[in-house]
Amino acid sequence: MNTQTLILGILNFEDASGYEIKKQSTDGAFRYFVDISYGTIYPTLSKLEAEGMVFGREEAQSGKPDKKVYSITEKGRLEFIKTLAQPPAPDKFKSEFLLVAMCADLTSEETIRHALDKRIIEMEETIAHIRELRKECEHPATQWITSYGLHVKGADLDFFKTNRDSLLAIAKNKSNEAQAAE
Amino acid sequence: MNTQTLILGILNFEDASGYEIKKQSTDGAFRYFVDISYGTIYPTLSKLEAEGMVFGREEAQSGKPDKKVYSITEKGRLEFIKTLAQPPAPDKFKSEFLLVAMCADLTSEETIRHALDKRIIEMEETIAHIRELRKECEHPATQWITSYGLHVKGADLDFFKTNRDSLLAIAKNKSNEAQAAE
DNA sequence: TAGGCCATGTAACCGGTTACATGATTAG
DNA sequence: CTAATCATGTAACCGGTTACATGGCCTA
Repeated sequence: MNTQTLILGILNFEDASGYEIKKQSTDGAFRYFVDISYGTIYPTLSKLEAEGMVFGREEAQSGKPDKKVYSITEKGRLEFIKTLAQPPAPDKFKSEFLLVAMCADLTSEETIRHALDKRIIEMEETIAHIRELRKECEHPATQWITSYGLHVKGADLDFFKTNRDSLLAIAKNKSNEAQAAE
Repeated sequence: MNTQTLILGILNFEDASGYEIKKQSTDGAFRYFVDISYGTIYPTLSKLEAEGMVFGREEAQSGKPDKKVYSITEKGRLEFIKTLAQPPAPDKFKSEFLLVAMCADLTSEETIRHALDKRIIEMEETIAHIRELRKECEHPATQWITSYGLHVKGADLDFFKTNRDSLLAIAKNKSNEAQAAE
């Protein structure tokens, strides 16, 4: 999924400036699909405007810098819908934590405990965030995907809470060997 | 997580040629952490060898091209363990499907049904694959992460099977409008 | 008065992919 | 005879990030 489509997707929900798009993709609902940086957003927005997919208007603000708010055009909306119709690529999932866990017997119990606890906290934060999104937005499709998120992340957290100790035990068995390597 | 660490991680489990590393990262257990291409593997292997992290030996094979099998060195192993001790980055998850689902009301029921069914099939394949991995390998930490995978992916599939129709209904409501846009 | 937020934008860089070159062997 | 699998490697390209430039306002 390229940046263009994502920006079109965000603008399809509401008008936004480059700065607001960044926030949406970092803190908003879209953070589960993307995380794009200013270095991509601004040039893409210009390109999109040149192609007639979006149009921007300067907006003066009191006490804040001016901002350029973009809206999606009918052409852009059609383009976005066309992209949506194409079969989506399989989910991408990458976890450094899982690699550490798979190598639990190479490291110290402490390393694993830190990694484990960090991940549990992150998962709890994610769940809290999804719950926030759910409250804020009554849009049915958004409700559906937040239900999904809550279900899956709940199962995830559940596993970690009940199986924390068994992974710790794997690390513990070789803690002396790992210590010797330091 | 960079390619270097991943290759070190794979070689820590067993010696392998560039070709075999690619297979591990595409079809093996490591596919859930990475997917690296030849264009990265071979240069990285050379670099790693120059740094003394791995060493390769030419191996002649009957009826097949020669291959260069790499092993991790003690220096490489120490380096890998050091990387493991650093707090792992949060999991990365990106789903094109979720974007399509979130925009269900913009597309046709057919588009959503295709996307939904494709994802269910992919999830079933993933679960079957993890079960394979579980059978093949008795390494405790690997057993732990495959248990995790089975738990989470099971919950995922479960949600999709029970909530398939409700997403379909969201798409259906606006199917005529979406058709007009084609 | 320092730091954080608002706000836009560019240039350099980089990690990684795609596509190609090469070639033997085996299975259908 | 064709396609797939085994096997290594490079050059061109590209999508995206990092770091920087710029500057006003508000809060602690």
